[in-house]
Amino acid sequence: MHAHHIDSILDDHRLRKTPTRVDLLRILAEADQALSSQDIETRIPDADRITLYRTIKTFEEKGIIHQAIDGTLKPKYAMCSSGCTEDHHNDSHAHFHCESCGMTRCVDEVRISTATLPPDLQVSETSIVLKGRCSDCST
Amino acid sequence: MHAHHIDSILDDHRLRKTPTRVDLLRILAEADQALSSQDIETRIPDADRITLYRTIKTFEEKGIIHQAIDGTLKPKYAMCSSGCTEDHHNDSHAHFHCESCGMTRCVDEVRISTATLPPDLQVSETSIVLKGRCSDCST
DNA sequence: CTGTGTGCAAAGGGTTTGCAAGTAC
DNA sequence: GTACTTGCAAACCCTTTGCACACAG
Repeated sequence: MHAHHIDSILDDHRLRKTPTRVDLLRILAEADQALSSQDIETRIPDADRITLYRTIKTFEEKGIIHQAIDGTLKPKYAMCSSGCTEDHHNDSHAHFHCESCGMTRCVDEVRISTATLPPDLQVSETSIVLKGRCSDCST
Repeated sequence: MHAHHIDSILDDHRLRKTPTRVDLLRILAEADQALSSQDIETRIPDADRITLYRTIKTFEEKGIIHQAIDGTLKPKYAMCSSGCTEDHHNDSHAHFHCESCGMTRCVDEVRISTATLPPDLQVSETSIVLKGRCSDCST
C-alpha cells in the first residue's frame, strides 16, 4: 500500500491523518493475516495502547477494517474489501484459523451454498470459519 | 433429558456426580439455544460462579459440550453430538446468531460444500455462522 | 482558532489461580 | 480414607471511560 493510498482512505472517511492511524492502516494493509490487538501493539511499539483501541474502533465503525471471526475469543482485524461501507459490511468470506500457530487469514475462495438455509431464519450475513493447519505448520 | 441419562454421561467420563455438574448438564440439555456463562449463571442461581467456569471447562475438555461460534466474543455453550470425544469434536454444524435478541442456536440443516477449499490448508473443522433475525424477532 | 485525537490514570467486566475446607466414592 | 471438587479471595488480562492536553485542518 502506497502512502498516498493511505491518505485517501483517511480523506474519504473524513478522518484526520495522525501517526497512529497511518501506522495502523499500513500494518493491516501489509499483513497477510488478521491481527489481534496484541499483534498490532507489537508491530507499533510507539503507539499508546488505548489510542490503538480507539483507532481500531473508529476504523471498524467507518467500514475500513472488519473483525475476522475465527472461533477464538480474541478479536482479529483485517482490511475490508472495497465493497464495505459505514452501513454495510461485505465481508462474508471465510476465515481460516491455524490451530497450531494461531494465525488467522481471510480465504476468498470458499463460498457457501445458500440452498439449505432454514426458512424461519432471516439470514443477513454468513461467515465460515475453517480450522486446521496452515501450510507452514503442516510439514 | 432423564436423570439417569445425566448420570450415565458423568459415569462415562469418570466424573463425580456433584450438584453443579448435574444442574449444568440438565440446563444445557433442556436449552434450545447455546448459553453464555451469564445465561448459565442466571439459570443456576445457587451455584458458585467460579465452580461454573471450572465445570464448563471440564465438560469442554471431556467432549461433553462445545463452544458455539457465533461471531460474538462471548463464548456460548451447547451439548455435543454423540460423535464427540475427548480428542475430537464432531460439531461442524452451523450456528445461527440473532442480531436482535442475541440468541444463538445450532442449525443442523446447513452444510458446506468442501469442493472449493484451498489446497494448501489442512482443514479439520468447519464452522458456519449465520447472522440475522430469528423467527421471534422478525415479525 | 476549533474541534478532533491523544495520553495517562483509573475503572470495569469477565475469567483464572491458590489454597483450605468439603464431599463423592 | 483419599483424591477429586468446591468456595472464597485475590489476581489477571483485556478493554473502556474521564478528562486535560496536544495537534490537524
